[in-house]
Amino acid sequence: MALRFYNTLTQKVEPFAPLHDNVVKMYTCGPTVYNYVHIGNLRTFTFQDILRRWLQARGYRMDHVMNITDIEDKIIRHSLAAKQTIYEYTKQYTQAFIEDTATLRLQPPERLVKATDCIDDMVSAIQKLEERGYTYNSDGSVYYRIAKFPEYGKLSHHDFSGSLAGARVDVDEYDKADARDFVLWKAKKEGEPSWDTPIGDGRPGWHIECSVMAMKYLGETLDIHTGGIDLAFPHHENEIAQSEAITGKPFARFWMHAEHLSIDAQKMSKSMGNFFTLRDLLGQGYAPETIRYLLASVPYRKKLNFTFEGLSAAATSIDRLRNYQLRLKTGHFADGVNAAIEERTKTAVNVFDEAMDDDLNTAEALAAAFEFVRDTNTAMDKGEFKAGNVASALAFLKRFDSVFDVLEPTPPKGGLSDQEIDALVGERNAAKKARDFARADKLRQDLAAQGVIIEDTKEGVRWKRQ
RNA sequence: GGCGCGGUAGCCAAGUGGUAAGGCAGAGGUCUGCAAAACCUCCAUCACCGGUUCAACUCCGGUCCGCGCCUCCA
Repeated sequence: MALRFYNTLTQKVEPFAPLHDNVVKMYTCGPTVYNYVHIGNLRTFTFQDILRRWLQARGYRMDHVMNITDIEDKIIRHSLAAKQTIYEYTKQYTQAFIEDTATLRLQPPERLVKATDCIDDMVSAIQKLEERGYTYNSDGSVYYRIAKFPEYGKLSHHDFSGSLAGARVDVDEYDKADARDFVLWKAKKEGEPSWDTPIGDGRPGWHIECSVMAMKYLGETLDIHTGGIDLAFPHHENEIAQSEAITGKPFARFWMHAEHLSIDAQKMSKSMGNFFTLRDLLGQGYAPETIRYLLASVPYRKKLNFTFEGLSAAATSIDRLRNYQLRLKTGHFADGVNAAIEERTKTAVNVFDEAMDDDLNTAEALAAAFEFVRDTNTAMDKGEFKAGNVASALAFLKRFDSVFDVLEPTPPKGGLSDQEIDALVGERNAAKKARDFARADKLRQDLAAQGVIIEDTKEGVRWKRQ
């Protein structure tokens, strides 16, 4: 079956192909840069990375835009508290975001765009909405009038046909005509950053930036719009209301939402304080690949309950795959090709591909990989695996890792070079040959202390970094 | 209350109308100078109650439980 994704809009799994040529126009709601991102945020960004990588594996090119929200209430509050300009304040967390995502091996989007670089575009978008009668003014702010957009709720499947929804919303607090209405442009407040524009002195609301940045760079209809499940309402609903009111065209064809990561079965969030940042976990000694594996191994539409037990399981799983890769690369196999193994390799690749095609079923894709590993390890033990089988097995691992990207260890800072390790391993081999096991074990222990593991196998001596 | 997701072995988790993938952990073996690595064996009847069916974990109805959104939030 062909590539297919679950679409929040239709609540169905649908075949996917981009609208234009071979390029996927994708927009992702990026971070609000007032703090370090936590692993819940990174779960969603990891999903987007897996999505990107699989689309590319399937032969598509990406045109992916991610926004950086660098003007917003919390940013203003925090920067004032830190006695920094918002520019200084957001710059450090934007940089941290770029670093953290790189550490997790997330491919950068083709364009990473700051909201404050698109103020003019937002202003003209709001003017278009004004011209079309979708807005009203109140105390210098501009609001979107939801009553003008009958399709409101079509993404999150809320039914607003009855009385006003949202019993807990205090309408009076906002000077809004309808509890659902949201602000497009906020009137200037003393001491806060603002832009003097034709629609008033003020700053943009949150929702407008995504509509504007998406359409500015990707056109009026996106192939895919992604974000965390919590953004479906109201943020994405509002994006649809804004964008489609301006263009009259569908804003996004596929809406894909990542489920939340929880901790102790509770939602992890900045406001509740029960969160880990990537930096926290790295500080505790976990490798980036381990965290990446854990985040990627649970299919994106399934809640992921974060535990340290899960993290160590992830680390062990990666080891297993790396050991296998090492065996392929360093082992000595008899000449020839085992046709049956070639056939099974082909099958494994097909199962892997089919799992990924099926709405990114990473759990099943991993199962395909592990099943293949066990099968061919057994064949190696029996001597049935031939030198001519190595290439296609490595090719499968390469395909696997083009998506999961966990096989290459993050290089340690400092430490021994490969050459130095080879020399020490050579010394140990000599000692072993001379049956000087005390010296051989000493050398092995010394290397172990530096994070290098030596293994004596049927197929020869090999080493790896921990 | 409305909308949505889920309840499969100790933990994570796939899956399908025909008698339950995979990973981790655990037990026992094989191999081995030792240590690893690897392999083999063992370890669940799928929340509960009805119904449909030759056959349901998988379909239908109901019940219970957990979580999320409905307000800023990945």
